Amino acid sequence: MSENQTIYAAFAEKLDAVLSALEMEGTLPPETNRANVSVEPPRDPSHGDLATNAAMVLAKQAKTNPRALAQQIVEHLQRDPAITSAEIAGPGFINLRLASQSWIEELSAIAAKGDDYGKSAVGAGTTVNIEYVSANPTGPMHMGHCRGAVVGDALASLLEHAGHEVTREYYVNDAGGQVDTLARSAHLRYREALGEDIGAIPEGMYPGDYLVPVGKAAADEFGNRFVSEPEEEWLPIFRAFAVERMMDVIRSDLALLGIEHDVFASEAALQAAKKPEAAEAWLREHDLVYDGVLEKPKGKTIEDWEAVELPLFRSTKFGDDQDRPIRKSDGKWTYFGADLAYHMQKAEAADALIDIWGADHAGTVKRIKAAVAALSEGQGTAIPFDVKLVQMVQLLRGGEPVKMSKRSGNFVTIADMVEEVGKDVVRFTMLTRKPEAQMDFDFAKVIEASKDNPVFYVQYAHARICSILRKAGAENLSPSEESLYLLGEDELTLIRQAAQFPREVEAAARAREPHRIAFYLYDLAAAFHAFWNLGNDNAQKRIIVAQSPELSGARLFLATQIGQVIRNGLGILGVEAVEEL
RNA sequence: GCGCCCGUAGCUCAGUCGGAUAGAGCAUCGGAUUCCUAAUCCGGGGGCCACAGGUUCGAAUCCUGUCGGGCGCACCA
Repeated sequence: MSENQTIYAAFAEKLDAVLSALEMEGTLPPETNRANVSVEPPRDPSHGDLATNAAMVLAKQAKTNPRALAQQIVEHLQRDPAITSAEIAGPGFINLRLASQSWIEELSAIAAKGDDYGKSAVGAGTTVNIEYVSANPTGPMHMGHCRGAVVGDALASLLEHAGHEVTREYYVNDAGGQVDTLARSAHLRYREALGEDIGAIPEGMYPGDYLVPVGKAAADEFGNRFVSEPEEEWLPIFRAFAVERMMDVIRSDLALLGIEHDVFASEAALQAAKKPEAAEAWLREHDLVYDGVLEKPKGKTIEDWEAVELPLFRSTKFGDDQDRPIRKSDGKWTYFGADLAYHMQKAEAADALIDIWGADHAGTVKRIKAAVAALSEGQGTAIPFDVKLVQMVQLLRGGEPVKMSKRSGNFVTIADMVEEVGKDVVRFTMLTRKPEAQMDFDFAKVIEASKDNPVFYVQYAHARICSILRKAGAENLSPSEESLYLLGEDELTLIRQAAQFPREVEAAARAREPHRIAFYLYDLAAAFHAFWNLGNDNAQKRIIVAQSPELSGARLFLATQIGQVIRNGLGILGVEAVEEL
């Protein structure tokens, strides 16, 4: 086995060699198409350690029936001493059993690789930029941002484990009209901090208390310099000041979830650098932007709608319903106009881009994908670009929907959430379902049932392992690689489960689905708990067996490696591997 | 009206590039603790994989249509 190879890949190579041999013999035609051949652990463990569909997939090409071809393959495979049995089953599956030595070696491999076990090189040499969260800098983070934040962060770690170089990026929307509102709201709080009675917060301003400290900070910074100045004097200053403060709040909210971005990209800076102008010029040159009139929107009535000529991007050429404006009628950039330039900026430093968006932005996916495709292909390098939509989380408390409105200042913040249930529970809960399905998050249930939360189940397995190692230490026993041959079928079952970890990481990374790791860890923890409980019925099956330091050493070594795999997996998810519960 | 996502056990959800008898947790019923952490384990009951066609050696999985739920359809962000 080579350095970074999984046990499954190793046997896939052996099978490949057999198929090549059969081509040489003429049983198979030369250059058979093996694209659909797989080597996988069968779902039902009684079928063996590995199964391949090779005979069924290739029978047609070989102009024979699957079971006959399987027989040929089996004869070759049986010559391998690492394969103790090769059987044909059902319509032509080949089930393999591996010598226990193969599994024992895998256990040693876990120990040798340690924290690197599960890492892979499939993504080596590719830089991936993943943009996630990107919440508007107008207030603290609320629960609506949480799922995308956690999924994006776990995906970033997952891709790192697969060998990619990853940039975690946050796009700060500090150029739009909502920042004016923020600045005015902050100015109001500033006057309040200087002793003015501001009364009720007027309609159209952000009423949240989180702006009170911003007002105080502004009072400390500026004194009464901007109290009675005209708005145009202070607005730009308050914009920058308030955004800076809000980003501090957001960064500390993200830190509560264990999230840290590498790059915070400012929309205002992008515009100051004239990036959108450059993109527009290029698009006009290639007839992808033209001046035209928007159609009246369908399915929604707008009272003051009127036809205006605007610069439009030809997104209909790429399957969108409508061409999309890149500038507003006042000449300023639309969100989309700036966003396409922003994606070009990201593409300059990465080989692939991923955006994590909330499902409420699904309608804008086509246009941005179209723009990135047009710009990156046009400029010579097609950049793979994936937008992952994270579906809405319905927040409940005891079955009743929790109303959230940023405008009224009434929303559940991430800080509240983490304080109530803890970072690990929030992260694991968000990661134990696929992101494209909607989910309910019921505070009452999560808190009440926190002891049944799967995250504790996994952490408990890790804590138990730590506990047994502490206990062993007290009895002068320690994990030992010397006598692993003493391990039997119960232990091998556990090793087989652990050995799937690298495969799971690769598959999850390829599919860009971090939730698979969470489910895998649950299964691994279940296998360990089951193994542990064997000792309840039969003292000979405990990890520490008083009469045999050798067997104890081997089992402690096994437990240590299971702990290692759980730790590595939880590391991808950003969940703590606690040593005690 | 159009676009995107979802529909699997009473509930919450997994299900590998299409693979063998569709799996977990919760709930329910029955068991396991003088003994390494019972926040654990073992077992029972519970299924028209929304529905109807199609593709093929084989479909929960792929394609088409229907029904149901969510999100979106502004020069907002």
